[in-house]
Amino acid sequence: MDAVETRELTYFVAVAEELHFGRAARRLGMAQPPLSRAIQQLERRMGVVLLERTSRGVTLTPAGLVFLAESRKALDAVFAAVRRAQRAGQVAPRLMVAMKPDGDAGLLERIMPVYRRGPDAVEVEVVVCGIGEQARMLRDGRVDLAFLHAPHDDLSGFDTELLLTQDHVAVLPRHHRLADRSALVRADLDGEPAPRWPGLSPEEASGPEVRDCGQLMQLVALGQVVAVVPESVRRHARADVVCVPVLDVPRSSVLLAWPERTRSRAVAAFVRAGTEVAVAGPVLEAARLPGRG
Amino acid sequence: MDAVETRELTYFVAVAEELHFGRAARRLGMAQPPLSRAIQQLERRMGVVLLERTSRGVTLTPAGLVFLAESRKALDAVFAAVRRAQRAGQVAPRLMVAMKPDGDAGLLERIMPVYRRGPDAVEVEVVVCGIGEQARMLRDGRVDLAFLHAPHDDLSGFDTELLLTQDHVAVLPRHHRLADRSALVRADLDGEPAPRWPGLSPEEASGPEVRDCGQLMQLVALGQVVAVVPESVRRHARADVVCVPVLDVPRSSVLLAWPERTRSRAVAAFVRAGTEVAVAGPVLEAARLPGRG
DNA sequence: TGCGTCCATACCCGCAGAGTATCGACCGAG
DNA sequence: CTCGGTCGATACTCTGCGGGTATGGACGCA
Repeated sequence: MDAVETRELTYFVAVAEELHFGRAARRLGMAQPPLSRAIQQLERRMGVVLLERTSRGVTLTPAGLVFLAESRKALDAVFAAVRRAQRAGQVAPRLMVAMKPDGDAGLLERIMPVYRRGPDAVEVEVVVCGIGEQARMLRDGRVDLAFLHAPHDDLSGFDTELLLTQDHVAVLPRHHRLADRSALVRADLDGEPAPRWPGLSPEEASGPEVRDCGQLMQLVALGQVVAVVPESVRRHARADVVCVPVLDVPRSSVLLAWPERTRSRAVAAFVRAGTEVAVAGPVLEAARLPGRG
Repeated sequence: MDAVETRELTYFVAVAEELHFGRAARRLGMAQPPLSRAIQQLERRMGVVLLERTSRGVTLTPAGLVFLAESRKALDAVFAAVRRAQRAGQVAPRLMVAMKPDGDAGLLERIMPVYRRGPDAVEVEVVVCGIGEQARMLRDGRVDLAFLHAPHDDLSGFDTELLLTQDHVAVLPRHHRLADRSALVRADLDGEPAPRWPGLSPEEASGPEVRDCGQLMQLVALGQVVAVVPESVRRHARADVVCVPVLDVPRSSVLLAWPERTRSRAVAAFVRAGTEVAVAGPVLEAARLPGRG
């Protein structure tokens, strides 16, 4: 049983995601027959049936489901290998840091000067990516470091350092019926229009789509939406909105994450700067990292 | 920049490990010229110089060093994808568990009946592998679960559950000069012939090679060797050897490890059985998992 | 200077991967 | 029940790439 090629993994992932050979082939920029044959051959060599073909489409077998998840991981690892080597080969390697908009809770501007003072500092490039995209970028090697969020992000495969843990507040229009309460619980906000954050599963898709804090504040001020956000977002509050603590939302954490077994001095220095800022944090206290349960 | 194939990664790893195109080609079962071309092409497509060729051999550039480590990870991930899918496709999937000889500290025979009693139990196959091989087998998908050892093994990429933490004892011939001491420190054993464990870096290669506890006890009894081992090895002590605590050896832990994000009920059930046995352990106490620092 | 080592280049070949055309199974409409 | 539409599989062809052999060119050493 000789090796499976990444090309084959790519093919399989396409078919498994589309559940349709024709569409998958189109997505891959190839014709359908060679794709069918490639998958058949893959199954034959692996000795496992990955797909159940009916004449009306395709479904995944249990083994296929496992193979889909594992193939994605493997492809990420391959791309990561290439990207990391490419970046290591640059004459002036940069430290790439991923974060979603406002995902650093305002810490980055305090971390940067501390980091730059250190001896291992290199040029830092901040990649502001879509919500929930940070982990992916870390996994496939496009960035060295990311601001992630517990308990939202999947931290597996990463080493992490907790920067801060925070409570949540509701952002309300100044004249909202709840605006002068000193605290709320989630139930108080039942029926209020909640924003949809792109990338997040559209659980409570009652309101308009929101991409960053500025936009959010705008919409809140207009009475279009009411949002529950980490208290660090208070920094963006305008005069025409108010923030009221919400007591029964689990606290969330901001943490720095990087691939396990990383040996880069630049990454280590940045993390050190991050922790220095975190413990020195005047407003928000640091706490111990939650377990991985 | 289209995808890098696993074949290319295999080629590169071979060359990077051999630091010699000819030998690498022989190892890969191919001729040298196509290998040279393949690596050249890889470098051209990646836009990175991975190898420094002198007419007297090959050295790795910094980017090449990064790419070697990342390529190994990626290849492991690809093999893991195949193996896990193959095992998921079997009619009667087995739970594969890796351990080195005596690596379970005697826990396995107590875990098995507890596990089998549970509803999610499947057939268990124990793979007794070389020392230090367990983590590799877990990473490349040949096993679902492994007994690993802190602080010896690299736990990154795994979830773990601590089973027990133990002190160490010196195993001495019955009539050894130190045999009637109630405790020792490492310095007491300076100059004594220590066994070489295959797979471990041959740090103190003064003595003969030893593969398992039976062999060790034999050699100790013959006065060929003196060993410092975890106290669980006492189980194998014969009448003609004695075990004396060594006080200044850091305690070591036995833990169960499995790939992160595993969702297998069989794995979960085995881990649960493991922890039940661990907390019930009559002789050896459980302790909290040490940090990953 | 001549020889041995080692990687690169030149050139050739066969097969695997990709394309086109078509088949066969299934489903739903009428 | 038949016909058309939808899908995946099969048959056949061809081209490009991965791999082979022979050889060149750079370097170190005696």
